[in-house]
Amino acid sequence: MAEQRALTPRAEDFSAWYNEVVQRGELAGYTPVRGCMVIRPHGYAIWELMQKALDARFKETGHQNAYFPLFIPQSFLHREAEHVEGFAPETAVVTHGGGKELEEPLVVRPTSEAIIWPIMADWIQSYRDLPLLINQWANVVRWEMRTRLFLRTPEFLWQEGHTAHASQEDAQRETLLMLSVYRRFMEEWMAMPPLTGVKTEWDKFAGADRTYACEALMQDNWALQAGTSHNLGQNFARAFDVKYQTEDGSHEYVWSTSWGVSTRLIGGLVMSHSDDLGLVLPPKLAPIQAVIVPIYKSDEGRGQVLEAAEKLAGQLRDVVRVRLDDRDTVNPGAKYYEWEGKGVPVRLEIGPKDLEKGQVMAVKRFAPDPKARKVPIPDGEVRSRLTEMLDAMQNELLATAIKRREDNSHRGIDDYEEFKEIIATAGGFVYTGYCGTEECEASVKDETKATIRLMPDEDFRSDEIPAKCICGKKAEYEVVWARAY
RNA sequence: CGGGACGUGGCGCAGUCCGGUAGCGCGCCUGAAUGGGGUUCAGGAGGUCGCGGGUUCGAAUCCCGCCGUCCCGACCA
Repeated sequence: MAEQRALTPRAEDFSAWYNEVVQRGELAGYTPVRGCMVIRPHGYAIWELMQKALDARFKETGHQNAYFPLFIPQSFLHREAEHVEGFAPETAVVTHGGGKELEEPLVVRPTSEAIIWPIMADWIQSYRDLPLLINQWANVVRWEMRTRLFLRTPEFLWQEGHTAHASQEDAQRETLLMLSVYRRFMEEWMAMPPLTGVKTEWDKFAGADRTYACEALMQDNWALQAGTSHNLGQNFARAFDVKYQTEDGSHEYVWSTSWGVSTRLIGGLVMSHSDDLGLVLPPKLAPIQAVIVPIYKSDEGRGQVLEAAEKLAGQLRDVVRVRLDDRDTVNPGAKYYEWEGKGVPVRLEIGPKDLEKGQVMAVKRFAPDPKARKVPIPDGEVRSRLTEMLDAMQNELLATAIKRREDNSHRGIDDYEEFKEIIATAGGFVYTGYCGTEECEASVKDETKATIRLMPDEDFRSDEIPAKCICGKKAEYEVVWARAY
């Protein structure tokens, strides 16, 4: 493992810093397959914690998991016009199997609507079968030119919810419900507070009536689309003939939704909290929440310290995910760097001095006041104090991230020169009035690289919206601009 | 697909201009001392120099062809 001593600082080169944090944290790495990454055990453990939390919420809201095929007959993808137009350019296609050319090429799923709906159509006969609430955990493939670990790779892991409803209203309610599930997960578990809102007509999911999204602001003031929830209307029901019989005996197309988050969230997590020492993880998503580092000077001291460290680990094991680093081949300082690089929220140092005083030294990976990172905890209080510490850190990370988002949000902008200045220098979320035309966004994007991320939901909308768009025309509604990943 | 660069132990690189039989740092292995912020010393293992062809007594180095990767531009969870 070639690890430079110090990471490239964020301020110097954010992209280089990101790559180094991911690799030093042993989250992921490159593989012999162009653009494809390996998610290493530590990174995968984070994904498993994410899955567990999200899956629980999906179940609580009435969804069931299922698994659909990886391969989609090419003709299926073509049934929904906008869908195929949106995804065809980035699909991988299997043309041969068993040494022979296939009669019909198989598309490796870029998303599963085109295989799920023909199948679920058979499950739905009557209004009594609705709503049908299905989720799938799977991998998908979207061919990419330019790749980044977690943020954009040809293959990634995600979940995709697919639901069918008897009415437009039910589908809309579902779309918004799952958007709020995502928002809460990002806030409460990831400490990554997103904006929520609606995508423009031309930026929505291929085949959707409306696309809602969570957009989070990274430390470099670029936006990351972190989750989407789509109201698909009856578009897929028509394309795949998904009908149900109503109470009065007529046949109607179902109303459907789909929604997903991916391993991209891990990239967002990294770019939200990590620092120039490496990864910072919110305690709820940290595979190891506390690491115990024993410190000893000689063989005699060693036995005593290790015994105390093991006892400590035993006391903590049922309340936190704890790891005792008793390697004898690495000295304490090196262990500090290693576990900091992996984002472990709390380090517990235990050495001769601590044994004498009947305490352990606890060091938080992150604190709003850097001077308050290190605190001694008396032996009897470690269990309670440590859990308090982890809770506090979770909250502090969220508060810090919210403050950063708000400090970097610019509202009420209606002057294009000012807009350009903000995008070119400060960055962040820029709220403006908007005329509503695609041409306007295209020309702004051309000139500034900024795009409309969404039309903000009520929770984020400004009290006063400028009367005119940055192009000078009358504003129809408010939008949020940013440079985006 | 257009523009630029690169391919040499696990990782990062030097050597290529000017041919002479491969080197450095990190990591890895062994041993000893060390141990409260990346410890030191000693010893050691590890390379078809991207692939194929050519020139030459001799090629990592020169020539031709191919493959691959990375960076910059049009698309993107």
